[in-house]
Amino acid sequence: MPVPSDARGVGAPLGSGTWRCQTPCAYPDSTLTERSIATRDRQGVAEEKRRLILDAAVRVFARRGFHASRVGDIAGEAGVAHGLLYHYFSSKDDVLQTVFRENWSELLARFEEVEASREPADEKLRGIVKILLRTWRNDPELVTVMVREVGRSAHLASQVEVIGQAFAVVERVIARGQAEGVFRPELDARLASWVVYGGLEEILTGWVMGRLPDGDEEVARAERTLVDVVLGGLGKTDVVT
Amino acid sequence: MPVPSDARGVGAPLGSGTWRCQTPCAYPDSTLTERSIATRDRQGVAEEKRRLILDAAVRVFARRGFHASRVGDIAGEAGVAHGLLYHYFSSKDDVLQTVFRENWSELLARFEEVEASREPADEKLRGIVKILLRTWRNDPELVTVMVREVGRSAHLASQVEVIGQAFAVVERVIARGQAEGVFRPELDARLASWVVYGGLEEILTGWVMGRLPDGDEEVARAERTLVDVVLGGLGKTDVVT
Amino acid sequence: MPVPSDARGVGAPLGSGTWRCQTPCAYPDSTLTERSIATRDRQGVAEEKRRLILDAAVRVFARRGFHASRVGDIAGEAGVAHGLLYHYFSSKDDVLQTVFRENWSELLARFEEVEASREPADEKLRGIVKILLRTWRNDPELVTVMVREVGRSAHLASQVEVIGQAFAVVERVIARGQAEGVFRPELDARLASWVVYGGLEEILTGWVMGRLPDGDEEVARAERTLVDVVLGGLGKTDVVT
Amino acid sequence: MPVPSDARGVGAPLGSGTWRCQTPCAYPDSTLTERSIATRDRQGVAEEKRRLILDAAVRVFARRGFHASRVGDIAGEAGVAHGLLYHYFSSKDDVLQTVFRENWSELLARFEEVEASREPADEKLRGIVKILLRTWRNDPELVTVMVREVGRSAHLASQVEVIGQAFAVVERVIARGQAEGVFRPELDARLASWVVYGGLEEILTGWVMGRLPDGDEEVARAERTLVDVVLGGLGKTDVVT
DNA sequence: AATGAATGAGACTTCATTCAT
DNA sequence: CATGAATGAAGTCTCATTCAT
Repeated sequence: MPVPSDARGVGAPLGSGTWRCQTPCAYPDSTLTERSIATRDRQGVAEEKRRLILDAAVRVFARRGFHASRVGDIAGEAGVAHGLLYHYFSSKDDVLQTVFRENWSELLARFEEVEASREPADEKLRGIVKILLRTWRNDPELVTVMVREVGRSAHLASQVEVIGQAFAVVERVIARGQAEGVFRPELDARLASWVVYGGLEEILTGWVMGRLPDGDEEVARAERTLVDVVLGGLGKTDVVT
Repeated sequence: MPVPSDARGVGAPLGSGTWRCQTPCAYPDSTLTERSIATRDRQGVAEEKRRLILDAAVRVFARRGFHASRVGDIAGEAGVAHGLLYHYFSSKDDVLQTVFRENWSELLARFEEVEASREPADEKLRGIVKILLRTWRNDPELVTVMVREVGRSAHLASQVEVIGQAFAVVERVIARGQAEGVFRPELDARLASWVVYGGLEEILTGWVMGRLPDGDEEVARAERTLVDVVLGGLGKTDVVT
Repeated sequence: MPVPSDARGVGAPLGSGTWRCQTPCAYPDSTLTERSIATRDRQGVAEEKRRLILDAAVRVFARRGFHASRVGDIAGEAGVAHGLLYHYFSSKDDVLQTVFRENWSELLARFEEVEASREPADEKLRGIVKILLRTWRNDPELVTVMVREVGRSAHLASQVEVIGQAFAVVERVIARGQAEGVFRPELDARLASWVVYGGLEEILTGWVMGRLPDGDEEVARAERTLVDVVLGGLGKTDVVT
Repeated sequence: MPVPSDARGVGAPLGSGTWRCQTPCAYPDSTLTERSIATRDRQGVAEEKRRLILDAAVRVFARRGFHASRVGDIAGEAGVAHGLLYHYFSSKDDVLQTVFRENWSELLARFEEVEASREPADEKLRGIVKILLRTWRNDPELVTVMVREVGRSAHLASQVEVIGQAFAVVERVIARGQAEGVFRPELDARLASWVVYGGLEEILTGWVMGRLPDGDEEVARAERTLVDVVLGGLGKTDVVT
């Protein structure tokens, strides 16, 4: 049985890549010509603080939802004064945006890796499902936010775009599978991709809300069930997993 | 081919039944001892106003989300002063609660009707899907709210209960289908029901967000696709729809 | 000796005219079809509250300057909750704007009255000086704000316009006086009008700042001195430059 | 025609004299016991930085007004970190204070030079007007701040004092002129001096605000007009009031 | 001397809710 | 029933100032 190419590991934690570090500096005009060790260190520390705040924000958003979370909560969770948050982010909204942008980008990259692999379509789909569900195990709060607050921010172009791209990967994988004769050709690939995503999101939400048990055992079973349902339905013949 | 029992019509609009009319306003001083015609009329008018506000709230919530909606928006949409809202509801939260309670109850009742019918399990599932998707055609804004705001309000016991019951119907239908040998027995019925619901919600959300086309044609296709995917996957043999 | 036409009285208090009452209503869509006595009364009361806040704002602005004044100070001075201020005005800025708009308009109207009269040019000038200086006696705090905060809000088109018009009246009066042979023709009318205004403002500022005594006697003397200097100059004989 | 004594030049730029150099920074721990060449240099550099910040502050204050200017703006304009500002000045207020103190002192000194000269009173007045108006040509932003922010800072004792002294010079010149029979004796010298100052300030403000053209030609004309009006009045003949 | 991250008081504004009319 | 003026808690964000490096 072929396994998905998993260079980085399907379940590798999000955020393990390099960070696209925006300088937090408030006065952009300042001309920094020399970059001493101290400067470097300070940048490193600053980047650490930035992450500290971002991580705290994820925890708080996961706990109370974006709207109900106060800037002060985030700062408190991060153990800094709330003013500092505005050193690194322009607004509370910007914090959420950043969480979305950075993490969905990462997820998308992994999806595209899977898509580009030489697996058969059904294995690709399985790979994508694995990535998302296992990410939950690594950082449930992050996934909570990514899943729960998608709706709220429909008006924000950039992140919708990246999520849209994530959907598009699944749609392409399905369409390709139909072309290859692995999937039933009469289905609408676009709609089918939404069904797949919906199943994923629902289970994640169930875990997030504590309405579904989320032990290791359950996560494994969920993966199996979801793939079985989805592939069993899409497969032209009885695809046995 | 058996059709689901559809006395009221699978797509009958929500709210067409009789209302479980709570006294709309517990006006503290008014001593309602006699129930003259006038009183009846007044109650009728009051009930009308209550609906007016509720409907307005649904439109506003659908447009801006619960949190971003102001009481004044709802009142403005209903064409009444915002103070009046507090005659009929105890708070903004109560308005949302009421929307959930009344409409999910209605949906649940229809689901249970389907469950109680003598259809085979797959037809029951199809019936449930139809009910939900077609409700979209009748009142997309209502469904928007019912779907989008479910996550946010996890802390509200009552509505979770009724929604949980809706999930439970699907789970029981699936489990029964397995017992009857119509569905694959090795699947986790609970998780499968979540996948079904997820697919439904995702497509509804796509329509709500305007990211999926939602003409009559598309709704029909969505119904077909969803059922095909779900049943095709669950069916022991190739269930052809 | 001719006296300026003084129908309303050169020193009549500002704000004695009718008010251009903006309805304070926050939800503009509400269709008010019937206008009962109660509604009328409420509007009257509302207008009164509006004035209450506006007057309080003038006092506070005069005392501390616009920038240093907090919305809470204004509300406190008016004896209302600070939230109410936003019922009647859209922002702190709007309050200042309104003070400017309403009162400079009033002053301008009086200036134009004087300009339109049949007095000789020097008497018109004297009339204008009287209006401004005597307004100080009636409402020193108002004049304080009108004079002191002009600079701060240079970027606000409307009020600059109305003040510009006030300057223009003086310029026209001077130019007319030159044409009539009453004033020296070699002077630049525009610049001369600025000198006149400057003298006025400086004395007002002196009073505002408590650096010039401002009793009735002094106001009268200031009026005389200013007019004497402007019309006759300091020089004992015709000093030719 | 006698010309005012103009040893330094009536229009010499402010700040061209020696600086009353307060120790720029009372760095607590640094024990400056020895005064080597290096120390001297360092002091020179420090003084340069001080000026850098001060000049930047003037530009920023002129552009946005004191209250709306942020410390970060000043530092940014000066090209230094905002923390450094607090090495040279104790607060934002102190910066403004310093601008006032140093420059009004300078102006005052020049005024007093003129006062001490042997010119007739009218020439003295003309000399003072020239100094102020021509300073505008040399450093409009500085004059902007000195003129515009005077009112705001009534509570700051020291600078009011120095400005008061500047007023006093004019008053004394006028009074002396009356005693010498050059000026009309019936005028109130105090008030007249305010009128003169007012005319000056208004024209300066007009230039600052861009509401009066401020080319070389216009500055010359303004000088003439102001002196003409003040000394000769608008009236063509001796208008007796 | 110089930096800029960090602080936190305090500003403006919003809006759910109450209540006199 | 109905209105909308009134309240005030609570939220986001700004910015002068401090301080470790």
